[in-house]
Amino acid sequence: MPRPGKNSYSDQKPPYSYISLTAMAIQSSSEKMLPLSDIYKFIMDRFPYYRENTQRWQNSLRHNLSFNDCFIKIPRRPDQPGKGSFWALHPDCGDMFENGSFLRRRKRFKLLRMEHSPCKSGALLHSYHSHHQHSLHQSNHHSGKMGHPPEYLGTMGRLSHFQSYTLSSGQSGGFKHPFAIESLIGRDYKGVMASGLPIASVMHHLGYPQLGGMVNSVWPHVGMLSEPVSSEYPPFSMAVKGLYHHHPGTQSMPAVPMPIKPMPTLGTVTGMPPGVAQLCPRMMDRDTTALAEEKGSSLHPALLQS
DNA sequence: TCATGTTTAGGGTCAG
DNA sequence: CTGACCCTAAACATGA
Repeated sequence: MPRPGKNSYSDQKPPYSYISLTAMAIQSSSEKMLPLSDIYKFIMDRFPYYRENTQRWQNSLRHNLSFNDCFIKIPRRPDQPGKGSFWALHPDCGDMFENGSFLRRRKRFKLLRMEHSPCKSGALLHSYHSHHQHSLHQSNHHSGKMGHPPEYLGTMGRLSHFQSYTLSSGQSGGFKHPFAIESLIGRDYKGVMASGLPIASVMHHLGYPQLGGMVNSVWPHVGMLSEPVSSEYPPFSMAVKGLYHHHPGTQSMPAVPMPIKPMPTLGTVTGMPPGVAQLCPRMMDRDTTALAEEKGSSLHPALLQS
């Protein structure tokens, strides 16, 4: 077994999922958002394993970006050249990797869509997103045709004007968030988050119209991520930079406040409207805090390069 | 054309 | 055993 600092982490597959790797990449950026190509680059720079079979893992990674609600797509401003959008982390998925653990998640971060359509229930939508991989393929519930989103997702894709987003921690029912934003802005942004706040901030920074007072809310997610992994891949941790922190001149990207890591204490999440914090999913049950403290919070060597 | 993005599909692992 | 999570492959659409 290779040891850290001695030609380790070379060609062995890192223990991180693509979601983790993507989250690392995004968090490592000063703006907390990256275009797809930069996510690729981050991963390849730090994990030699991923310098091979690029088509395979990049396809998987794209799949994860699209499929997982914890990633949100942020459109480029018209004056920003380049292909594709920026990808950021959903602000409410900060505890997806509780205590900074970038290993397997316990729960998937997902947003519930409460259908207004009388013929399609929110429960179905929940089922679709929770179980689509497991034979919930009552084909009459979706188009079944590749490349064409199911009807209930609306003609514009994942987010239609007729849907409200709710946070889900896996329980049935869900919570219709008062700040569901799509009805306010009528834009087709995937993952317009349940709170609506960060995307509003993003849009503000991107030069889109401000959405009332929502953009002024504060998301005090600041903390350290640390992860006890293995001797092979020691803890990855990263200081989460302050929010609303602009780094002029670094890149042509806008300053975007992307709260990443919530407080480790249950129920103290945040600056969210009352009631929302309680609905925030605790993504992991395992208490890794003690372990993390025990092992310290050194950076993953691969990530020290930046 | 290629990069990007979405969706479906199926198999594996792990925890409850 | 079941459900949640993860990985991979692939079809397809779209835009630069």
